[in-house]
Amino acid sequence: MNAEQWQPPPVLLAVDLLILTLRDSRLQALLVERGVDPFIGRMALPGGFLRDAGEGLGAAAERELREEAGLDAGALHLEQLGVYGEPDRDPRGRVVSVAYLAITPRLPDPIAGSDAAEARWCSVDEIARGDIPLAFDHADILADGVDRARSKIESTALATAFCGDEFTIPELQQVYEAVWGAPVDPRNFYRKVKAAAGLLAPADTSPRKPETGRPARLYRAGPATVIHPPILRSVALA
Amino acid sequence: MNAEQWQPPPVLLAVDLLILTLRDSRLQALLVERGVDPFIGRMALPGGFLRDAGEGLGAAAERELREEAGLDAGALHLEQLGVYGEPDRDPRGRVVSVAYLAITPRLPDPIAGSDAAEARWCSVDEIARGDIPLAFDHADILADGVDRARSKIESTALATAFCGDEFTIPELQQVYEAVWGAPVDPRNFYRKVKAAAGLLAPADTSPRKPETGRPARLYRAGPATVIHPPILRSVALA
DNA sequence: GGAATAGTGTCTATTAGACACTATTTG
DNA sequence: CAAATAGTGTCTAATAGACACTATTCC
Repeated sequence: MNAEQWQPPPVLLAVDLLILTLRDSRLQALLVERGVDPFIGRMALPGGFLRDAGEGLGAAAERELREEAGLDAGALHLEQLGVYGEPDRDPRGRVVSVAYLAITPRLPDPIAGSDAAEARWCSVDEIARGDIPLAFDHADILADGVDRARSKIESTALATAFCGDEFTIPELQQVYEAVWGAPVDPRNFYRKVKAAAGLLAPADTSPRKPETGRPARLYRAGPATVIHPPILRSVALA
Repeated sequence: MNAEQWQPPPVLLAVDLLILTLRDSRLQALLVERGVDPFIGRMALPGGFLRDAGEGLGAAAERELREEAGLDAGALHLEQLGVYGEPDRDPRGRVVSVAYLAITPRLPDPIAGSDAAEARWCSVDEIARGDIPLAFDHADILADGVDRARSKIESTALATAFCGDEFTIPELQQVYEAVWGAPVDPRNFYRKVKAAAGLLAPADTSPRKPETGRPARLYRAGPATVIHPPILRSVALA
């Protein structure tokens, strides 16, 4: 700010994606195996550098989502999580990463159109436990993103982003149980979701037939983004 | 990701600060008048470019806090708000800004050691109303930051960051009223803050004497960062 | 005592959690 | 019918908001 000809240092900007979904009733994240040098062979969040100086951050996130996971950004929830830019996080030099959180419904197993050497879904608990070490500071990003999801489903319609277009109340309950990692009473859950104004809208399709038991009514996401009253966890946060 | 010699485009990284405080029982933000070319003469959030490639983002925020506002980062609350990096936000080229939210207690009026041409406190409501146009996308940053503060004081001890080292319950109530922009019943507020475990700790100093009325007991911030049960706004969000 | 602000108690409508019960499907 | 899952109702303890009251200071 003082020298006449001083120029700010340029940095490289990356975008990393924490893509969460529900599989086998567990919260899982998409990881790719790194095929190039820093942390080669390690699992990491999908992501990459900004393509060119004219690309917007959100646009870059959508592009990576398409390239690395074969997912269409228009169909899923995508929000910025934060910036991770400590000077020593990348051995190649000064790389600042903008992390995005994406939520997607259950998908067919093979990830189509994937750029990366190998992409697979991993349980968030296993990663948090340290069973699957991640490259860079991606474990921090994952922890922050899971925290964000855990708290946002209390007061927003975020949980519906884990479900398909049409879903049942027990399915939605599974989302809450998987994200919170705690059981939920179905009777009280019922009352709460129906009390939350604008969370649910009736679907026009007729219920799917299960193998056994009474078929559940189908709903679709309602118009609300924030819900009131909120659906609070019974147990206090750890 | 395909061409052998492709290099990611470098970008310039800026750090912008939304510094909030309470003055005249109103929520106010520190603004500086821009002395250089893009948006010259307009009010903007204090901030600047990363000094060198080895400077951490948090460190840059602390440095700007010191240089532009004369504030010591150790003494106040500082958290990352988000990244603002649309390609067209700065006419000079590709500048990505990391926004930080800082909360500080009431300060003596003249901002010491300020780098900027002119720094002054402005009411957040006036800015939001558009009475004071801001440079770049700083109005967005301000709106996001105020939203963040409004919701975080419900479930964290953030409100105490607006108070001095020792404060009274009525002072803390003023913080809630100013941040929410809505009156709060003092009797119920009392009950709530005292029920919130770890929010308050008794101060050892004796109460200050007001000009009139009974002196209020002094407290200091307790050990809790998240508070339970939360102190919720009565009225629903707009 | 009167004015002003701090702090406590109480009453009531609402809510959250626990859990019994009824409903609808398949076999 | 039994088994399985969906959905409703009810009881009770805790809570939130409204507001009356008591306490402590200065004049």
